Amino acid sequence: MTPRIDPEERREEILDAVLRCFARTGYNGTSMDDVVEESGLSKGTLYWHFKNKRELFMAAFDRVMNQMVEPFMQMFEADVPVVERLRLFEQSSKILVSAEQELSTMPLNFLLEIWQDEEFSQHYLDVLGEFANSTREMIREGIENGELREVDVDGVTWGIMALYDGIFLYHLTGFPMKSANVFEVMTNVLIEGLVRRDDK
Amino acid sequence: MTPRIDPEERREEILDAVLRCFARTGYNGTSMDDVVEESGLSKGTLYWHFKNKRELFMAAFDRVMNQMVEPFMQMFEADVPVVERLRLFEQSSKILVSAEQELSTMPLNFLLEIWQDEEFSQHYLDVLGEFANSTREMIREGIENGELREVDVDGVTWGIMALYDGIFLYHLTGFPMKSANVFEVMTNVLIEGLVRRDDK
Amino acid sequence: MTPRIDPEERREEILDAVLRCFARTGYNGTSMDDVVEESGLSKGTLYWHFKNKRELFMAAFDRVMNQMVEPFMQMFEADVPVVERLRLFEQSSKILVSAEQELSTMPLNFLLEIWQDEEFSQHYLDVLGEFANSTREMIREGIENGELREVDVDGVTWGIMALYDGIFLYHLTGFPMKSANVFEVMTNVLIEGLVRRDDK
Amino acid sequence: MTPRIDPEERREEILDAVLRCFARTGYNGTSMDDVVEESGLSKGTLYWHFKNKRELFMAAFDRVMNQMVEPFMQMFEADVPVVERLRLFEQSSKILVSAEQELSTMPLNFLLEIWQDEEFSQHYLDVLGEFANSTREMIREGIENGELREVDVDGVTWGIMALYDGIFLYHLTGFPMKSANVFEVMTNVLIEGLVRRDDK
DNA sequence: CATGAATGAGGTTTCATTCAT
DNA sequence: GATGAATGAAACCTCATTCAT
Repeated sequence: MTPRIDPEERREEILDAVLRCFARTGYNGTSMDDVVEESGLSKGTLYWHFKNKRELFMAAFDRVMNQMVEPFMQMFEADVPVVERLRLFEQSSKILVSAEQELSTMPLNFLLEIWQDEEFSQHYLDVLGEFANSTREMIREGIENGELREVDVDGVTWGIMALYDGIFLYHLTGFPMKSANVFEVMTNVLIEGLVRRDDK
Repeated sequence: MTPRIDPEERREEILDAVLRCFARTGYNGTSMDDVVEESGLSKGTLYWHFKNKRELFMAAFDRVMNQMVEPFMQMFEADVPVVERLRLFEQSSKILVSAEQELSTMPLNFLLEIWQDEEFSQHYLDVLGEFANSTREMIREGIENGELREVDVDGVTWGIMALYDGIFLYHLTGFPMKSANVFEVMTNVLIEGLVRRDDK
Repeated sequence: MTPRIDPEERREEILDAVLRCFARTGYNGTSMDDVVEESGLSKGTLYWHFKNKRELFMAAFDRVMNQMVEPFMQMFEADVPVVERLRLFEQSSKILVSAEQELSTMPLNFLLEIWQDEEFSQHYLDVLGEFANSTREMIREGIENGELREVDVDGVTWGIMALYDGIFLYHLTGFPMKSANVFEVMTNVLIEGLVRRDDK
Repeated sequence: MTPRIDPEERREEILDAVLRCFARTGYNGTSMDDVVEESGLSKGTLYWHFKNKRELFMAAFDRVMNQMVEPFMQMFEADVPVVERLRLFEQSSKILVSAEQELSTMPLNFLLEIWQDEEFSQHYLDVLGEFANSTREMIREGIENGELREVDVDGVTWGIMALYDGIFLYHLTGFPMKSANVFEVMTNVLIEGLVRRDDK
């Protein structure tokens, strides 16, 4: 038998294996047997720690999502002008792109493979919704203190998120582009397109 | 049994059914039996007209993709200033969003469900690559004739595409936003962020 | 491939195999793989003809049940005094006992293995209910024409059925008794216990 | 963790849980995990007290069987005419029917769920065999002292048992009949069918 | 005595694909 | 061209049993 270890540790061990599998072949492309092989554990053990395949992958998703969202969340609380905070988006995004494959590949891949799954979809919306709230607040603040033009707050909020997620998606798809560069250039365009211009 | 009809017509009939299935349940969620039921044809017939499931869905994808890309392609050739052409992006995008569900749901959904499929992935890259070329040319033209700032052409090119695809993705995901509004606002931000400012 | 045969014939072929398996090891003791082996067909074929294991066994049950109930049903319509008809129970029962193993083993075995299955249970109740109706009618007729004592019709009806099913059950359980003899003796006791006695 | 308690007490505790599980879902429908949950004990504890699932359920069966057989056994020893003793069958049977669900559901259900189990089958036969012996003795006595007709002793013995078990089975199956009434009526029919009539 | 994580064989079901008719 | 029965590998999941702690 495998030597007994802390259940929580075992869970993490399993999630590690899941992430590796998923990065390689995605949700539908990964069988529980694949996870068995990758983890070196038995099928029964997987099902002892997780109810079923979906729960397993949702747990993996959560872990990655939290890791990825964190730098952005910190950014929202930086005590600098809104424009500077926007510029931090660039850095946070670059982190994602440079992060280890298995981490970065997960989230969108995940989102889209489970496209049809109602419950999962809702869960994802919740996470992103929170993110949207923070962004919205930041934009509003920027407008109020005169840093930004008087744009439609909600439109810009979702637009910014879509922009960065879009670039990230393209990155993951393997398009022949320099991802870090695209993040940089577009962050600049975004800021230029949002700042208030006194001369007008 | 079934009266013989023109093979080309039969193919279209099948693709129609495939698209309906796909819009409902995606690639992995659609079995060949589902297509059989939806089309009212037999399994053998499907396999007579298409080599296998992948070919079948790739054909369906191509048909939709062409339909969706067309308005954008026309836009590239409009005989108006670059800035105006950029503004046309907004309109073309809105068409997508308002199009019939089954058409609009396809492409990203598709792309991501077959994520792992080497051959398909390449195919998709080719289509998008062509699109990128047109965009790149347009940006270059804008810079050369002084309409736009001197930005990194390649970065902006992929950035623009990522932005619109990103919004489209969010739209499909069902985020609680006014998609048409987001397209409009972000097109504006994009242009404001790209145009040359004489006063500088 | 197996040469193509009539679907109806194939269904019967499968049911034959199922009955053989079931007679040997019961419902829970029979795996679909067992049926595969016994039938010489593939698993896919089983599932092509029957939705799932339960449907498969329910179909098998129906076939046997009909075969077994038939002689009794004919008996109900015999144009002889009620007492004579009751005596025919004995003969019909003996047929069951002497019938080929696979036929006779089925029904109770069936009933009891699927004990918990709501839908199946109802189905069985329906079949037996019909049987009860015929019995009840017969008893009533016997009382009215003075052949039988004035007993509680419903109680006797279910009692008779329980008696014969009970003996049949004991037979199947393999108790060390001469089943045919028990049927004979008890039929006699039953009739003696039911007939009207003028001298009273 | 759990305070040590008397092993015998612990066994009873487990059997109680088993019986509750069994009454709900039967042998095959009850997993050891179900028993774990129902008992509030651990898997290891169950296996410490019982060799395996079969032993566990056999022990539960024995306990119930003894409880159920007891009133009948007492009846055999009643110091009254055989006909009166037969009439006591009715009362004993009614007890079964009115007993708590979990107790009454067991025996036949049990018998038939483990139908295929050689060892268990034998065990059951032994218990019933003993019962048969007592019945046989009673019938023989009745014939000898002139209370009963000269019937085939063995046939009647098994017939009586089959009758009561049959009614009990029907009761458990949930047939739409008044069980107590059926017991009453059939006991009467049985006695009427067995008693010697001087007028002959 | 007690625990509960670990095991892995075996269960049911799905589904892309083939091919005799 | 068209049909649909047949195939069988592979998917997800269950569960009786073991054993280190």
